[in-house]
Amino acid sequence: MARPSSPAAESAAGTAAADAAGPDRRDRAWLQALTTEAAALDRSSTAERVADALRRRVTEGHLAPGTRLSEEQLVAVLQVSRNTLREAFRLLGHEGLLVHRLHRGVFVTELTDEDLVDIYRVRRAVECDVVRRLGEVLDPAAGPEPLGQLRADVEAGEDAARRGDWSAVGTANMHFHQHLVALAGSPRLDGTTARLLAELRLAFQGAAAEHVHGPYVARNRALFELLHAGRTEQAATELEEYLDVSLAHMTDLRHGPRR
Amino acid sequence: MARPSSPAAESAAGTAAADAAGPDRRDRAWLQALTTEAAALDRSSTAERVADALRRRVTEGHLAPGTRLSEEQLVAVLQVSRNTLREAFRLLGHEGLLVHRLHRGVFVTELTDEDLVDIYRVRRAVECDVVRRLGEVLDPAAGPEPLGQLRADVEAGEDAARRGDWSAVGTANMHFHQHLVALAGSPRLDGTTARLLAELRLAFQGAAAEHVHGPYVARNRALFELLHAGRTEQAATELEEYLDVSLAHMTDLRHGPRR
DNA sequence: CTTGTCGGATTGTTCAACGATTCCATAGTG
DNA sequence: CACTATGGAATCGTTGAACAATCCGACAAG
Repeated sequence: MARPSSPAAESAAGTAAADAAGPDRRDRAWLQALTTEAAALDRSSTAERVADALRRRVTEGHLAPGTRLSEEQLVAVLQVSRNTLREAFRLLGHEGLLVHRLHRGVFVTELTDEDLVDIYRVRRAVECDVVRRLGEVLDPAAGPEPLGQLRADVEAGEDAARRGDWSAVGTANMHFHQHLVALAGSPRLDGTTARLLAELRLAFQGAAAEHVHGPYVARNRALFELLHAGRTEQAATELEEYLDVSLAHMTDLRHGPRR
Repeated sequence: MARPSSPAAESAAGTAAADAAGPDRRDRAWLQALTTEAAALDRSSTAERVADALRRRVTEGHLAPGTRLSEEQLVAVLQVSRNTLREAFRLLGHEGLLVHRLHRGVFVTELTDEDLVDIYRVRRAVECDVVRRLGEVLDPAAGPEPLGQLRADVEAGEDAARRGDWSAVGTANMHFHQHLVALAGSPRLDGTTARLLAELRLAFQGAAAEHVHGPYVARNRALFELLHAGRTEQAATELEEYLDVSLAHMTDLRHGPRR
């Protein structure tokens, strides 16, 4: 998630090289695939690994929102220097998971109700726009079925729901929306949605995963079917209602059904 | 943009409750002014000040895209430690102005054509959505004329154009779009547009400011008038064409009118 | 002309230290 | 009893230096 670059580039390039004629075509495909992977190779950098570790702890709920992350303590545990730890803090801070108060330290972000509204405000703008403009980019050639990833996410969610694994339902749901936006092919939109969904995970903590994620496997399926049928405008309005309902649901879960 | 959280809520509320009736008006005004300035004061943090300085140099074109920023050199010039300089680098890197290549150093970002398309892709999604949903938040009360800031930006652009100060036209143009998005009252949308516009400044470098910014003072005026008349839907379509034209204009300026 | 190797230069990371700031508790005052 | 202020403890911000890892250019060999 740190690199919003689109995955699945390799498989697409592979099939493209297979049916292409001429050695030049294949060379270009290979190079294309290599360059996309090159960025992922040198991604090490201790700070990013530390950030990954902390991100997992936060998004999986091991660190409650509001808790302070002591530099001294984490330096001792993670076996890294204070500077690199601070670098990791910066990374997560710009992702919205950690908030940095001057001379006070870093804390796990506490989402206010306004934040929740704001997040869904942006999601609605981004995701609905992506869906509405899908026709401009999706129809031609229909290459390797761009919706395949979405279908996989929907089915993964349904499987997990049957198994009662509501945590897996949640991640499948996240992947569904991430991949939905990825259809636009915009690195910046990918990045913003990745940040939004990461922040949203903070709000999921402390509530029963079944109630948080359960109701949306059916809606994901419905949305996917609309997209697959090419009814983008209808899908967009469905998605708008989807997100509004989801926001209302979230605020209810926080304050109790009535306030 | 860096700190979406709003402090000052507590102190303001506290004093307001303390002396409910008395010399309340003046006290509240003083405290309000102080608290707003307080946030700006302790926002210092050497790294952020260094970042501000570098940001100015980049956005004003003193550093051409692609140039490498030597740590050693900048440490000597800016009189700060290498670690704090690197922290400033990270800040600007996350804003998209600087790109950080492992073991190679930081460089002023070079925008590709795809980047330019992507930036306008997101701008169109965000700004048009803001305009379309303006009716939901603008009409009631109409408080302190929310469009006042926009009008000021439009007039500032027109004045600067009359003076031939095309650089000022450019900043007025930026402010116009920034304040347009600000009407939505969404901190996250504000942040993303701030980043987008900062990246866009990179693309403006190296072209005559008159051709880059000149054609848009009239369009800003037209857009403002539509908004002021409450014709949001018409304003949205106008804005769509506005942005499409602007993108085409930018790519033309880069490659010459024909390719 | 391409390929392999070497050395200088720059970056990545760590460490220890000092000044600055915040927080908390205690004591003093009305 | 409530309120302010004064102190100390803890933590953060910043610095400077040091070493290891990596990149870059030049040079030599095939």
